[in-house]
Amino acid sequence: MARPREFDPDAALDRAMQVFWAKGYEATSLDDLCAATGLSRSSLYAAFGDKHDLLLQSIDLYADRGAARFTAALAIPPIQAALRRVLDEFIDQIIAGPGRRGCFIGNCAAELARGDRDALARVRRSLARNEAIFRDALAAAKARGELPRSADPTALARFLTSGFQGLRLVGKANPDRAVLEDIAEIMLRCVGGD
Amino acid sequence: MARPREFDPDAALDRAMQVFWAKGYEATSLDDLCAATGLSRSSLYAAFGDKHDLLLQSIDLYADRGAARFTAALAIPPIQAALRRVLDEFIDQIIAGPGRRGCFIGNCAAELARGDRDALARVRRSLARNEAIFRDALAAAKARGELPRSADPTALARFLTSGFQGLRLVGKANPDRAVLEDIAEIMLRCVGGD
DNA sequence: GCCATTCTGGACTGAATGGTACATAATTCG
DNA sequence: CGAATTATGTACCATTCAGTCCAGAATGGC
Repeated sequence: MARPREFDPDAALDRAMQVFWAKGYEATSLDDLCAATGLSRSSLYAAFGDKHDLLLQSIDLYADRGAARFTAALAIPPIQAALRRVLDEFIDQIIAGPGRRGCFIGNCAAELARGDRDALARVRRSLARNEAIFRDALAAAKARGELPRSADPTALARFLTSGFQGLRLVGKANPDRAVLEDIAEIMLRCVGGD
Repeated sequence: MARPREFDPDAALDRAMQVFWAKGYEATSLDDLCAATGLSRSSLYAAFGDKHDLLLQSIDLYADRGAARFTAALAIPPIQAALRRVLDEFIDQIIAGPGRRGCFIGNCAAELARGDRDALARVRRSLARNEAIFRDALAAAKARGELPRSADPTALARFLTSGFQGLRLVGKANPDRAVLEDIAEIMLRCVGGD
């Protein structure tokens, strides 16, 4: 070994991810990434590969964090209250959070799903993982008697995965609390009722 | 007047819109637009203004078409059957349609909502218009007794607007009919029940 | 202290970008 | 027919882009 790194790769990846999240892949330039991370091109390339590699790692970072947050939030029963907490948290984030970023996974799905096979695979994996987290939590809740016997955890998990994406996309375009709470309210009723 | 246009502006705008829809704004180059429309740069600029102007006109075209389709499809009661028809149509389009384009409005919301005020305004207007179409159709259905007295057409319309965006976004990333039908099924149940 | 190795900054490159200029072609009106 | 006007195609421009290169700096091993 010789000269050691002068920066923290985890922190740098986090910064890079924030830029991709806020601006999108195409609209993010290498200069943006250098400025956000404080690194030079050389260091960026040596540590993370090219721009596309950096994107893939950013997606993974975001997906891992999101999955961990979902898992933790849904671990505390009852499921209805847990879901409401998660929905409220997202709504607060949309209203008060730093400007209109939406869901990074959703953004990538919208921007890249067509041509970028690698990014698409990560996006799908993240959505599938979230769906699985929902499904497990719903199945556990059903076993505890919190859901009707007719409830289908798989279908409900798919519905929630889609519903959250819709909520965050609509919220990105129109961050209006009343609108988002209407949506969340009906989503919750869907899960519990029937 | 002097030399007349050699092309049909409506057809050219339609072609341009398809490119923006498929590739996104940033990833679409002027050469792409010229190739798709068959026009030279001069003609494009003379007829539509610059790239950004062309985007705005593309959004309007897409939004108008979508609103007309929604209006027509929801005009035939009962509302449940009408919504199912629309959902099935979208699902068929996602599964069989030309490659993973998603909803152009949703794509624009994801890609541009942050920095592009003009595009954002069009996106919001389109979402609001669709919401109004849903609301009117739901209110009419409620008046016909097809929905419970407790049904809130405004909230349901917002839910559907968001739900459709979620469905199409998830479908873009993962065009799996079983998944999409699970989602659609629960959306429908939400509107009818409770 | 010195060499090998790794990291860092900035200059550089070739390609692609959005947009413009201009010469030419086609049409209408007098 | 001829002048005025509009449309078209192409060459062109400055800028920006992702990615490379290299000289120099900083460290560890000996």
